[in-house]
Amino acid sequence: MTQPLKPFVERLLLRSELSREEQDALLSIEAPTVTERARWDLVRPGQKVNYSCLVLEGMAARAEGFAHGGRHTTALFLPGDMCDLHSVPVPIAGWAITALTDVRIAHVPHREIEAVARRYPSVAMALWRDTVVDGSILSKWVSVLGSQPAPQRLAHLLCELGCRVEGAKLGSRTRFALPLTQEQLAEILGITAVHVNRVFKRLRAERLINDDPREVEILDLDRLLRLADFDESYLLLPR
Amino acid sequence: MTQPLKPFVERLLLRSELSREEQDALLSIEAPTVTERARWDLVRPGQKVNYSCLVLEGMAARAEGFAHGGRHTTALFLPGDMCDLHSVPVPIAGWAITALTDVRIAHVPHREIEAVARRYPSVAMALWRDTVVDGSILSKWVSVLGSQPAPQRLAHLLCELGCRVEGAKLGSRTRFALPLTQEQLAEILGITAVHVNRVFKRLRAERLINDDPREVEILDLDRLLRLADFDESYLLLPR
DNA sequence: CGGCCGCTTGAATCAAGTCAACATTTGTGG
DNA sequence: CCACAAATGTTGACTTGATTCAAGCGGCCG
Repeated sequence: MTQPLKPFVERLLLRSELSREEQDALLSIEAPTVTERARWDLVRPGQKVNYSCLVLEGMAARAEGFAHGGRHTTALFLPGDMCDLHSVPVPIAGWAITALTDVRIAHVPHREIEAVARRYPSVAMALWRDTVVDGSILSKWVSVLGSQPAPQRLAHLLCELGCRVEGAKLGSRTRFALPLTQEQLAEILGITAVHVNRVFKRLRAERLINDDPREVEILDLDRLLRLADFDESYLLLPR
Repeated sequence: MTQPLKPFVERLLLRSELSREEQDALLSIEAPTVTERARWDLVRPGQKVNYSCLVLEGMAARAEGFAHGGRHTTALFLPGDMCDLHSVPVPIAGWAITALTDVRIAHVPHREIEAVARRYPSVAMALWRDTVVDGSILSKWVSVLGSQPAPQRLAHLLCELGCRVEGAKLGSRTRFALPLTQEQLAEILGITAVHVNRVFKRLRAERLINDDPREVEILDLDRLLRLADFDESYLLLPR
């Protein structure tokens, strides 16, 4: 009775209503857990997968690769996030899933997820809705990367992470762990690591944030929200 | 017996198997059609919607707005594309849906889509899969906007549109209508209209493309694919 | 026919990238 | 617990891709 899907069901319940029976159907799924070191690829692009990766501890990312070796991160996953629910309807990975820190991951079999979704239409809707939230975040990232300069990009990312961390009850919106290197942040923000450094320096100088090595403190949330033009509604978190 | 959902069902069948009965259930949905002029917002951000917009003719876009008036386009929709299937599980629009050209649109009631999805689990999977494809394109756009300079961005967009146009049987991969202004392309590519112009000029000078006003001809697809580092697998079109 | 919208081009400016050096932290084996 | 190596963070000087501003062109529509 370990219920490895517990954190995921709680994540779903933030945005979907599920009956006790529907929750239990998900919770009864067995999923082996593994631990991996930072930088390890949990899934490689092109790989045929028959399970989805649920983050239990640590931080993971979705990364698109380029022929000439570069990478770009297109999603961040916190504990409770299912990295690649996408692979249930589309079981060939189109991207890499990478451990950004040391992680503990549950491998949840597609067969079981799909069986529960087919049996309980509301579960199917909840999973679909979860995919929509992922798409909503991606759409926002497209607009921010496409139209905003570096300080706004970082500010937006910090606002988003604050909200998501708080929504997942992993910390406060104004103070949370950010265990990423500037190199990793650069791959998210679409700028160089050197520039990440300079932008952090600016936000610090303007007394918007403090960044102790692996933790961020937002000193003036209002101004940071305004700088980022941040409106959290796209995260679909309950009020 | 008009079957407004016909083009959408054909789009679904590119990536999902549906029984005759399942197809008929979708095809029997009635949907009023409307026509709108270019630049009209079919859906405004924050709007509560109880229908999804299916493009029948013309081209539409998803656009994220900024407080200071700017916009960024985060998706393009061709005839047969359902613009905001997202709104079935999440009925508050988080973005605008805009007509890029004059369009004919079917308003498909959520209630009916959801009823069919609840009755037929394979339809639910097909709709979910369609949302995954949208997310897959978004993820690709994030990586291209985040990491690639302007010529590569344009090249990638042209390759993607070629594939999608061909997949939808609306034209050929190397020659298709592109009825967008440079201003509209600028909002997609995350560069200024002036720069769009210069980049087109460069691709023309390198004999990669011809762009008659509202049509593109790809002269050297191989080189364009290589320039864009384009791999069509993310579109999940059948081989 | 005239006005407007979209396209085109040039010159000046600016944000971010590149390259390079150095400082600091982390991690590891002796 | 120290010593060293490797990884990460910091800063400066220079270059470059893209923006901005401005002007002129061309075709389409009322």
